[in-house]
Amino acid sequence: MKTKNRPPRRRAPPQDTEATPGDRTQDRPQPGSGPELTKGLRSRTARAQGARAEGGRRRPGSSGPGGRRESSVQRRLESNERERQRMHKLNNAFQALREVIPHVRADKKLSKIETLTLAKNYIKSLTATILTMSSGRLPGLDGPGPKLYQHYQQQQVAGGALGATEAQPEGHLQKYSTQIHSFREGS
DNA sequence: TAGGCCATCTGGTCCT
DNA sequence: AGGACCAGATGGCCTA
Repeated sequence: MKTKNRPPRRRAPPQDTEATPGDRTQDRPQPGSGPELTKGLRSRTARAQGARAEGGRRRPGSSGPGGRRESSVQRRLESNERERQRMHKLNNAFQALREVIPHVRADKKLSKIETLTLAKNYIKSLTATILTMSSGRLPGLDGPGPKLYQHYQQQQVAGGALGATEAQPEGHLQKYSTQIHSFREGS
């Protein structure tokens, strides 16, 4: 994996909604099915593809020769702004997550997929550690340890996530450790 | 230069 | 009805 410590980028200033710079819709295949199909019959993705195929990101002709109505453009811009804010919040959450996941190279910013993957395995390793410790200290019938452990094992089996390495609590820790190192190596 | 990652735009769908 | 959510498209930046 490559190192990426770039300053936050700002994309080109918001374009007007009617202009279509870089629009390659003409290169894309024509729709095989139109939007007239009922929504229950097509998957979300298929519907989106159909819509896109007929105009891609934008529909140049959708507003007639004079372009979209001003109110429509205004609504779109507001929607864009909300979406931007939503993504910013999502990125803030990613950043917060990065800050609580221990990893080897603190100077290297984890990508989103790395963050999620590491977090998942970190949680697993912590869970395994807790279970190991609690089952050791609470051998009695009334303690939460055994129940917790049983529940955990059921979850693992139900999720089909019980690989050879993960069958034992130490497996999670090992996997997490391996992953940290692979990220460090820049894979 | 190719490929990875990302921000943004966009239209469709879901939810309140 | 309006906002949130989602996923595809697009283009910019960066590194190997």
